[in-house]
Amino acid sequence: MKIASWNINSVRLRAPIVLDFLNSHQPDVLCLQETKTPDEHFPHDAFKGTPYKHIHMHGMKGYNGVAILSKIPFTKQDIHHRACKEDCRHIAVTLEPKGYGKPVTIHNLYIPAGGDEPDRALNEKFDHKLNFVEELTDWFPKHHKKDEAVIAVGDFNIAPLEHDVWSHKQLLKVVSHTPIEVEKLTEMQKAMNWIDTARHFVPEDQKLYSWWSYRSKDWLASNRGRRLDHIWVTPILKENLKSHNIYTDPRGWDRPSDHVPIITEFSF
DNA sequence: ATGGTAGGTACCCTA
Repeated sequence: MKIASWNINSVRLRAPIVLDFLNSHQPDVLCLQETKTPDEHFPHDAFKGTPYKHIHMHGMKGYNGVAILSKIPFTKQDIHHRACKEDCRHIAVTLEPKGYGKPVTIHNLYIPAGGDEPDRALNEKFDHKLNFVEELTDWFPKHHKKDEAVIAVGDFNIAPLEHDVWSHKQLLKVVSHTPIEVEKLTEMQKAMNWIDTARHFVPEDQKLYSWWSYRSKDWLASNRGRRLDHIWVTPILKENLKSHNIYTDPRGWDRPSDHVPIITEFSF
């Protein structure tokens, strides 16, 4: 089974490149963030005639929005509201992959970006971001047993490790890589003993990015990226991990998202 | 230290 995650920054505008990616890589499940559309305007037509018959989503006008497209039917689907808002940032599905024999629950998360000022007293958005992560730290252990097969994916908007950003030193005061955010994300990770599947395969001293700003003149040449997108699994799935890949090509396509898709592959 | 780009929406917000 292959699970993909991609912050698409408008699924209506970029449905054609989503389709290209699905055709090329054939993930069983694709989790999208920043779909930026109410459910009634989701571009269903683009995915007609594909194997992705099962779609769960929660969207709103203009901002945020998450969706899960799947070849495998869902046995359960949920919408979660976080940090006292109903802003379409967390959905989940449960499915039963062939060859595994147990249900697997997949959480699709779009953690708030957090604005520019990394001070929760001065910046409401930063406070909301930290509250959101704190709530997840508390919520996951209460709603899943430690031996359950659970996957958490999405745009976490935090690059936790030194080599998850182009310059650790220059980004210490930049939202996405500040010590307080890293601390909060690490607490969330410890609460379920989540395995960061990218770093399961790639040593921590190697640079890994999944996002490049729209504002840089030449994203590829300057390569000032950050690893904001993650696929985490509970320890029971560790023995089934087969690969993790970051697909940078779509960043160079016409009218790209500023994030690129990632895929974790399992042995079942 | 500053401002740079993109998308959705409605003349500005969020990233």
